[in-house]
Amino acid sequence: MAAEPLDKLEPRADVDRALLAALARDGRASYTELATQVGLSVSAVHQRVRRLEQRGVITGYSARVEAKAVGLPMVAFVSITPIDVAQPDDAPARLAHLTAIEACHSVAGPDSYMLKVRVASPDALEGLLAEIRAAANVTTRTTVVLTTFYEDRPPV
Amino acid sequence: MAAEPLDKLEPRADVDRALLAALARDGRASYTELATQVGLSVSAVHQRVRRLEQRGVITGYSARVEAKAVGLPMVAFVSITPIDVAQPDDAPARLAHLTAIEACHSVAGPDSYMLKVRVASPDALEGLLAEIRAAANVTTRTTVVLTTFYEDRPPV
DNA sequence: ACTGAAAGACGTACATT
DNA sequence: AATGTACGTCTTTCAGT
Repeated sequence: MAAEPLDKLEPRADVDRALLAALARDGRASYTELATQVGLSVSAVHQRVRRLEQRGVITGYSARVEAKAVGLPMVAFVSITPIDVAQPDDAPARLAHLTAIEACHSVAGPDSYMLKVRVASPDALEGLLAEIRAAANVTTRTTVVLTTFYEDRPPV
Repeated sequence: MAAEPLDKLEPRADVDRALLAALARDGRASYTELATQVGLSVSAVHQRVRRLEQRGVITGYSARVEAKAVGLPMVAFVSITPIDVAQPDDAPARLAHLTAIEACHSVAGPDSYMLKVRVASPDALEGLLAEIRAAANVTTRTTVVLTTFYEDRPPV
């Protein structure tokens, strides 16, 4: 599904933005609650949320899980660069099975990709870096996170 | 709330992990669905999820919003370093009002903080960088994201 | 597009084991 | 801790505006 800018397609984008903001804050908010917040009927809200889902503006709902509480207190950013420029560069696919990798972006600049990883300990990070280098034939440059002040603030 | 490792506190952490994984995938899953998946009664599942929430393992629920669809197709990582070492270093608080900043971490290495930002355009990025430098009295080093292969994969 | 109403599904609390 | 029941609320659909 296309997922084009709200402003282009929706005549009353303000209501949709309010719904998105409310659902970003509380993904389990009831339609009754949402209806009260935006001043529409439950049916109207339900219809708009369904449309946001179908258009791919809302791609799903998630529980926010505290990583520390599941034994993954350590975060790092890993910049990677292919060693052999001749080889096909399919690092994202080669790394996808490593569940410690939370995010994978290709980037402009001297490095090819930026990974965000979440591990249990420095030892686990060391092991993960070895796995990354082996799986993708890359060099790594790692920046360890000391404190996370905020993270995943919603885009609305 | 404390939020300590599951393994330490829960005798049947496997069930809780399954619940966390299910709720990370679908934060609106009904207790009936969850009960079927883990093979317990609705009441038992409800009780366990409530406990995960109260212990701070689940910190809330969110709609996943497609940033492109709300007019923010561009992502960048911004490393920042204070200009004046004598001044108090409260950059995270000074930057918190900039909603384009999705995440703010302090990091080890030559830079002090790593920000993840989400903007509408290169122009918007340029403006944001000026705001960041002015608000926090820092220099910036920006890495533009070209493609996001995956992002926000759940830690369970 | 929004409203209101009706039917069934779900969330929640409580008594029981 | 887990279960089953019971009640109130919510989701979902549909006819009407």
